[in-house]
Amino acid sequence: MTLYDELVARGLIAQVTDEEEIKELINNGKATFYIGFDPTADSLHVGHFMALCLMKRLQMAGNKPIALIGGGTGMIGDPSGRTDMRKMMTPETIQHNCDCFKEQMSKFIDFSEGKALMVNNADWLMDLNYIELLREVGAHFSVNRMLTAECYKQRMEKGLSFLEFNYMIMQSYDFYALFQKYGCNMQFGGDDQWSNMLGGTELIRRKLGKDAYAMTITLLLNSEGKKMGKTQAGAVWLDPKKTSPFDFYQYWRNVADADVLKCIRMLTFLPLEEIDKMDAWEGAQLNTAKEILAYELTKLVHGEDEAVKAQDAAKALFSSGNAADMPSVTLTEEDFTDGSIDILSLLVKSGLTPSRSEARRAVEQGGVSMDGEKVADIRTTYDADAFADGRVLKKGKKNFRKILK
RNA sequence: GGAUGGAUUCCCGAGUGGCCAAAGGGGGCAGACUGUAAAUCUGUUGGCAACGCCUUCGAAGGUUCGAAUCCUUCUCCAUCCA
Repeated sequence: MTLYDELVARGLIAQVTDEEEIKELINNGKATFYIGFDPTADSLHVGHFMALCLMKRLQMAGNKPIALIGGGTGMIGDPSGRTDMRKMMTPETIQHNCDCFKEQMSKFIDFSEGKALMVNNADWLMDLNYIELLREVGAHFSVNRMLTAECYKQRMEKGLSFLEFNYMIMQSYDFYALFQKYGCNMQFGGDDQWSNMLGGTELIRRKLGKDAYAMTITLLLNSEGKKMGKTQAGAVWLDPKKTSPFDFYQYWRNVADADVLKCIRMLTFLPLEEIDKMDAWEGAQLNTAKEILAYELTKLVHGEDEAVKAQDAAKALFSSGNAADMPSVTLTEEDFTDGSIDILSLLVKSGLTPSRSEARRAVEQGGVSMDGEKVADIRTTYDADAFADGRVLKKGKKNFRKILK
């Protein structure tokens, strides 16, 4: 099976500019392609993960990836897919975020011996001269055309600043710059980037009379049509300090039935034949599929050791309610008054609830247990030495914390 | 630059002098049911040393026994006119 066919079978491809040409390029390792990452946070998250996977897949087939960090475009903010303007970031924050991205990506993509490149568009965008840019690039864009782009259409109602309106031009310029500098002939991106990407291929055609290609990746949506990788607490990060491997594992372990197979297909590197077999699974059997999904992804992001630990911890917790490797909290002397601590403080200290009020509610509603025994009274207290061997505090069905002293 | 309308708790959105920690919905959390799923039902949803106290209705002042509500100034947003 060719690479392109595999991408199609996995449901990764959303739109392409020239299917035949792109097949020819990527199947034979002749593509130098780039994917842009906006440095909006100090860690990559699940939303970027698909792009990373795709880069890896293409790299394995001999194509050359360029990871473009949007140090320059980050100063503007992409209006695609958002209904309000993005908060402006300081140049320092952007720089910090770029550095973090770099570090995380290098764990994923092989940057050795020129097999891949990492560039920052601040390098060329920051030096642009306004008048020159208008003459060189601005002349090639039709405002009428731009306004018909889907990403702007949505913003016509809420308001779109000139600043954000220029995002497409900047992104197009990136492609143009990379094409000239590195012979980058293809751009990948999320499906919401389609119009911005077309801007680039068009600019290259008009300025240089050459062809470049664009392909978008299907956005990973759940069965409710929302972007995956978001939780109440925010994004699911790839940085273990921001989202622990255990939480990362749990996120995938808990995806909806309707989404498991899609996720396995799109995100893991399991052979398609194997995945096709899982297609027949139903009902409770899907739990196995969820375990596979969670394990595979944790392994990809955090390594095999962490994946095994997370899986063992999860299995143990949900069967016996105790496990060797589980999120833990160590109490210090200051946490105790007169040698004991009450259940509400314990819940707050462990991070299971944000406030004592919420802790109180959880207990009153019968949602808290210690070592498997329901805590009935909010005035329950525990002696310091009771935690010598560690005890398991549980809030709700899925929140465990081992309390140590 | 002018006119008008607006800013309420995580989000949407009621409230236009005391009965307001503020209706309703969404979301979240907890319980029941289950498969660590979905759907459904129930409870809950500012904080605290908790029949009370403190902070919160864009910001700062003021009127009043009492202000999310009235007045003044300011900031921001939307629509229309230029």
